Amino acid sequence: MSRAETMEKNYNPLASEKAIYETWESKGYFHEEPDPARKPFTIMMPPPNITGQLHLGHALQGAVQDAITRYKRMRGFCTLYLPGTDHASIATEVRIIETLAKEGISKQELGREGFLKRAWDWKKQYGGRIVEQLRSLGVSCDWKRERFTMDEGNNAAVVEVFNRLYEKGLIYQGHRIINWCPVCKTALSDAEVEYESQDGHLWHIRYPLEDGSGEIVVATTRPETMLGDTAVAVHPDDPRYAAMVGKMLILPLVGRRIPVVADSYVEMEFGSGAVKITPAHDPNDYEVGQRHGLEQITVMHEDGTMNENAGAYQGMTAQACRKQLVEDLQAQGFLVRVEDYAHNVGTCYRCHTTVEPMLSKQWFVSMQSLADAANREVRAGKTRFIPDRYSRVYFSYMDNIRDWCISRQLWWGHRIPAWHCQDCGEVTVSRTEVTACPKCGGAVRQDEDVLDTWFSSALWPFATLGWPQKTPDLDYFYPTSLLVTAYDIIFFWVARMIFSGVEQMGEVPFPDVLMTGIVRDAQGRKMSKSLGNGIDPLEVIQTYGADALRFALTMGTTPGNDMRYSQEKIEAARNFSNKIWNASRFVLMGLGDAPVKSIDEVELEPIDGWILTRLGRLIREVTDHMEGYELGMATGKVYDFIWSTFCDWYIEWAKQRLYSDDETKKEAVRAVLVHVLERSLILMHPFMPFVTEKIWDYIPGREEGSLIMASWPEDHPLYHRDEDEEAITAAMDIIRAIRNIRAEMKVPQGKRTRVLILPAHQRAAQSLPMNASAMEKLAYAQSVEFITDKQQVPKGAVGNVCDWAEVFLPLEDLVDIEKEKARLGKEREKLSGDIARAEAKLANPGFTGKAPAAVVEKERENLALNREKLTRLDAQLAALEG
RNA sequence: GGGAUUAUAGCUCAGCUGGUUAGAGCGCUACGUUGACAUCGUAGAGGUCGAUGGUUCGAGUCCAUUUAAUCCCACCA
Repeated sequence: MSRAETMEKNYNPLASEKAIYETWESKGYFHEEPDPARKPFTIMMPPPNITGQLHLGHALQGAVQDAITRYKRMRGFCTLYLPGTDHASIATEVRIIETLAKEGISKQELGREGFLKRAWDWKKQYGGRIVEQLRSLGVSCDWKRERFTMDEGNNAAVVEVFNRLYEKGLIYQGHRIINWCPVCKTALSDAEVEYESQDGHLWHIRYPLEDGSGEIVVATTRPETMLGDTAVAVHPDDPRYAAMVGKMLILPLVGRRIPVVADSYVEMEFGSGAVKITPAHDPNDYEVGQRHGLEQITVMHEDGTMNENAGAYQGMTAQACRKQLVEDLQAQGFLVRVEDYAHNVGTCYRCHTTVEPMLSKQWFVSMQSLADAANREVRAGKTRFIPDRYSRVYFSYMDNIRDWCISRQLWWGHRIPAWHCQDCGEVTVSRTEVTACPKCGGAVRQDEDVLDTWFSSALWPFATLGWPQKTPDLDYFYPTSLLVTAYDIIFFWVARMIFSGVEQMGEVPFPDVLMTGIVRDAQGRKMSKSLGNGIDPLEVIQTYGADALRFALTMGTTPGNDMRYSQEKIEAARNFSNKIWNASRFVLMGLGDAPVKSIDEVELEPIDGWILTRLGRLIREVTDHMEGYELGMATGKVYDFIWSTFCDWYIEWAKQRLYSDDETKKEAVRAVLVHVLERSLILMHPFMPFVTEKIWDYIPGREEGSLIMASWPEDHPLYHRDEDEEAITAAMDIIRAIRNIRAEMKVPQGKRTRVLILPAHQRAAQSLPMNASAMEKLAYAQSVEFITDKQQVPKGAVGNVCDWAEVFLPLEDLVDIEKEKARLGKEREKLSGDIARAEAKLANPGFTGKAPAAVVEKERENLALNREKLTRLDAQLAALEG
């Protein structure tokens, strides 16, 4: 019994995947050392957060990255697919605080040290979990080089970059309006604020002039900020207020004297045309305040409660303050009216609390020069976005870049390498621990804040290779070859990696950025916890296998476009993996004991030439698509070849020879079957690594090697020699013939009938009879007989014509003659329509003169064929009449 | 306000640099236990490619306008 006999009837992914993955890994196939003899191919895995579990987005990206990595590996590149995880500063800290809250502990109670201990425990637990989940996907990444954004090497890189930027004056501390999350109690960068439309109100408030000569009505969506007002601004050209500019107003409830200033920032058309100015709590007001030298009065604490500057409202939350303040305004007659107003409110991207713009001292990266340098490289084509439209997203961000607020009032993250002198206030930024103030020798303490989590992510492409050390890895694998990531992360990550790479390494970190879309549910909705429509990739893998999941996520997709995940897709993918399995099982079970010969050593038949030609074409197409990262096209082509060409036609055809007693024929067909199967498996391997590897193991002579390390097939001239052309054409004639006969069989397939064939020309008369038995089988005929004269056709036989012959089926009483006539008539109508269209086209001098010769020639040939066909069809119709 | 994407068979989507009767999967109809597979096979019905206008010998495929949906950015208090 051959080993193939032991293959189960249906492929069972669960039983194989884990063991296959362990074999790959233990044999070291995922690991490469720098090899000067070969070209490197490097992909850095976007490190998943240690807060999460694997979701379909990871699965999609893993499938894409791994498919490309496996392809490149088989093409002979020295591949590195480097995995890792991200500490995800704020996201993780939020989650840990939540967990602590359940235990009734606060972050402060635990203290910094205790908190960090909890965080590292968390990292160990959840970081480990997501790594295991990635493994189950089958990604061939180099776990020996696995990294973490807060491991020793990355810490060193972060400190180095911070110091370098500081030394160049590109990192500074500034007192600025920043986005403050009152729940996370930290500053956020602009990119970390998400705007959402909220229904609110517009309060119109009366501000009287000090001299009693009148008043100005201002409108606000945040009345509580009026406690920090230090001016009212109007447009310089606004005639309504021209006389008031320079005068003083009395701030209601507070009694502070504030000036009326003129500033072109104000839109005359909006509201009353007058704006209250709160420099400490609004970015625009801050700008106005700067221009007019206004005082900045902060009225809120960092936790969102009102501070001592809020007078009577001190201690209240912002919401409570707003309510009380509006009541007071109302009572004292300052409130003119309230209207409903929908406006956009900034929220924290982690906890979705409304952020408060606040004046605060934070660390910033000065972006302009960094962005300029990066943009020069990208504009010069050093980095290409796929699809190209995403370069616009990149540029729209980078061309309007603002300084990056990098300090976070959190504990989990890279602590800012700056020390403050407690005596003289000197700030020392250093690569090493500072113990005393270098200026006055006073005691120092390290800055309490940590860095934006994206600060370290930005260094990922080179920090993971050992930078700032000059390592062989860095030298060989940098710049990386490709970045695969989702389009929603361009600002956070892609742009920052690019400018960091350009600044620190002197070149862009990757030439290509392949954007993936978002995986949505079957209804096209985003998957989210609140909707409960998330799909757990692990459950899918448990049920259908990782191959099916990966295939479902790549088949028929386009780079950068969103896709929907559905039950139907995963089932179709699973069915396909089973199809491959069974096709292979069939091929392998039919091999016998003799060693399989190479296709060069056997006698090929026309149909062999046909399948080998198709295979050659497939290899070229798939290779092209892989090179262009068109994975959806590549999978589609392989799918179609394996199922519709190889299985449906070649294997069915092969059975004739396989079951014959002719050993020469048997060894020929076995050679071709194995040849095509092996190459199909290789082409499929990047997308369905497990099932293909599993099958590979059953192929005689392949037991020792692993498919993952096989060479990508080259197209071979043998597959399309000129002398094969005739044979291939003949094979295609036969296929067309069989299709015709099948279509003709309107009767139940069980009732077999004779098939009479009258070849239309010499070529057909020669090639067709050779394959009579295959035709008989494939056309479900009782027999296939060749005739030389129409006289031999029995009366009442129905017929059909195709390019190469006329086919007659003596069905007599089995078919309704009238229906048959109608069908042929319909066919005739269509045919004459085609002929008329072609004639008109060829009569058009514009077409014959301007179109490429090949196109015109093809049109002519077709017309000739169709005319001939029409003649024969007419004859058949006439016969039916008689 | 700016920018982008999508609109192709009942559903989900392909269709690259324009070239004959526009493809696939699922679903649907009819038939089929043919010595790999019912997670299967055979045949079939079903779109003229959102709308309008243009470029071209020729457009789903390029241009303009337009309609609808979605997304991103900015943000006027």
